[in-house]
Amino acid sequence: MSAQLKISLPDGSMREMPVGSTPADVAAAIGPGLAKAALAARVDGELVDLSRPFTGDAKLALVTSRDEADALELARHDFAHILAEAVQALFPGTQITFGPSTDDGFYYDFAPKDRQFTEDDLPAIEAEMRKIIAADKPLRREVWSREQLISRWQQQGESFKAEWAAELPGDEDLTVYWSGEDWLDMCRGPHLPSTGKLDPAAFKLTRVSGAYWRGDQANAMLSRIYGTGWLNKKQLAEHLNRLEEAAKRDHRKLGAEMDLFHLQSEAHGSVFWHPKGYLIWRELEAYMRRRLDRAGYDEVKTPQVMDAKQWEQSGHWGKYRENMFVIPDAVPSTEDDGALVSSDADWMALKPMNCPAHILIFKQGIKSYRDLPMRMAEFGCCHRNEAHGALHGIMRVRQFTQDDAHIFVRPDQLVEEVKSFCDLLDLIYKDLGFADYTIKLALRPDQRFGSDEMWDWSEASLRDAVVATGRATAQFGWEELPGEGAFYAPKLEFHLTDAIGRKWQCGTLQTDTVLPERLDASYIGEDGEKHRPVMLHRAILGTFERFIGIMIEHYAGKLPVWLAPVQAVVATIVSDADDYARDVVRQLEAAGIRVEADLRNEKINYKVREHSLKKVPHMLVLGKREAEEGSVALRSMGAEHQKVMPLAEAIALLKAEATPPDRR
RNA sequence: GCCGCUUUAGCUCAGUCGGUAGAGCACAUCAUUCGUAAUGAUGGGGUCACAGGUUCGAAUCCUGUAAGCGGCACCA
Repeated sequence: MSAQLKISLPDGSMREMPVGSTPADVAAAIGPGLAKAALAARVDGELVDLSRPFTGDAKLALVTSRDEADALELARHDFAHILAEAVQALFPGTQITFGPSTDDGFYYDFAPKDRQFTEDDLPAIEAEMRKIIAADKPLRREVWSREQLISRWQQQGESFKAEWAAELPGDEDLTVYWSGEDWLDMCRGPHLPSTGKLDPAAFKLTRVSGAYWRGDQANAMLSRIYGTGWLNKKQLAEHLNRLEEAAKRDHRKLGAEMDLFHLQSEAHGSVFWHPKGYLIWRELEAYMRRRLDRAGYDEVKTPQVMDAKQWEQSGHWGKYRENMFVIPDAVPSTEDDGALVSSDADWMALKPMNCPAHILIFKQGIKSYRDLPMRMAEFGCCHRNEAHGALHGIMRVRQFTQDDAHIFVRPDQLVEEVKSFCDLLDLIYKDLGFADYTIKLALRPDQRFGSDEMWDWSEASLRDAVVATGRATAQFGWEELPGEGAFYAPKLEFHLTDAIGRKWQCGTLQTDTVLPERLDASYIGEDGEKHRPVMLHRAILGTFERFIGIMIEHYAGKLPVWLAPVQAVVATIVSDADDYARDVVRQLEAAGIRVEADLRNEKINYKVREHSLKKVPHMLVLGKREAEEGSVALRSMGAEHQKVMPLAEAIALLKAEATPPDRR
């Protein structure tokens, strides 16, 4: 008797199939169209190869290109394999290592034989990949033992693969995938049935870069090739177009076009804020100051430079010195030859963070448990000598100003304080137009200060607080990141996304018991004894530099009126309207609007174009008609048509829009 | 810091085989007074990132340095 398997399909129907049959057989049984379109299968929810025999009765859903998420994942994974195969065909002796799919494509890391790859190599590799796709090579799964794998990789001189295989579990089925009969990679799968299922016009190799083997700086530098991969040519074109559009929002480009700031090599990693850029900063800072005042913070200002001895005591000199700018505490020599500074000068350092200084303020006088929580805020300018390759526009710089604060709390106040911080951050992010942000909890790293009990407690407090605010959810991308915490404390991280999808940490909150201990901060408890406060390091914007950079990209330069450096331009059509225009400007200025006049002898088309490119939110266009009527033609960014209205009405409208959100 | 690439006028970029630089925009002057995304003419403007080297001769070839860009690692 031949046993039959019961295979149930998504439409509720059931098919009996002989033992040993595969999802591909089911597809063929249903119809030739489906057999051709099927890419893979979900069997009892698990994504598997079409050719993988059923192991028992099962629920089957065939995956076609209409199941876009699964299909893209499969395609990108296959593109990565084909990339590896192509590179080995063109550059014999290149070792393969690892190549996953990414959000928009794939990459593969290679150990090149004699030189790193460059972008000039990409066209030839792409062509070779297309050959492999055109050959429609079947992708066949085989189960191997670990020993088989290791010996195969060793034989082929694939030392990275061999190292990796040696660490795979010995008691599980390990799989390899053959591409045709001549190339294989070890891989968990699943894969498409054959390379010909890929659209040769749906991928593009985009760039090369270095990447460390296993992500560790101590390891070999591999050569990584990135590609973007899709299901068809149209999707690829749309993606490339999105990238092009996103590049137009780049804060570095808009910063120059809108005359907000510049960077130059003599002060690399430090921003030259121009008047218009600094207006955004001032408006943002004023807003933050009002919010913090209302939330019970006390603002302070602390020294930019402190003696190295102080940094030794805080632990930064030992743990953080490579990122610090040090300054000799000496009068430089004015002689032309010889050392500028004598070698026995004492050292001082620019502050890389504000926390020690805030503890020093806390320690002045005696603090009672009644004084806590104490929220000490500072818009603190810090310097960190970052790795040069890390610098990025104004998002990652060497001089930056944090909206920093340290909250000294009793242990019993911790969770409540973290909750109010999360609420304050949420309020501020929404005011600034960021309803979407993600929250991560970075847990204890391997190298750390403090006891396990302390870490258990701090991590649980942060987790509990976020859970209590209802934000430990998928909507907020809630995720715990093992090993990512600071050496002294676990961290809540609040991330925002830039124009091309890169994530940036902005807000942060860390619970620190180490620094109060090292710098001997204490308060007198109800019991009359000294106790250690817990210190919360926290920032909402993170830094003004990064946050303004993110805002520029988020709004594509079209900032909300209250933040726009120039809120309105008064532009004349004919010089006969000049006097009226000057009067309009005066009245707008009196109403507190940041306004500029454009009385140049230029056509109105020219003026409209220029101010539109500068992202000025409102233009008040004045010709003879308006001058006679005392009206204005208001042309607003994003609106299709101008609106003619009495001047008083326009002023009221602009005034309302120019009001910061906390004053509405 | 590591891998790859780039650096020419204020900006965006051309510049072939090595023979001492060119466009558009911007700027200045003049004309034009015009109704919602570029009016026309004329003119000024460059140690070709920096330092060496090869060569009769270097923007161009070679070496080094710096900064920038894309990643990696690190991080707000």
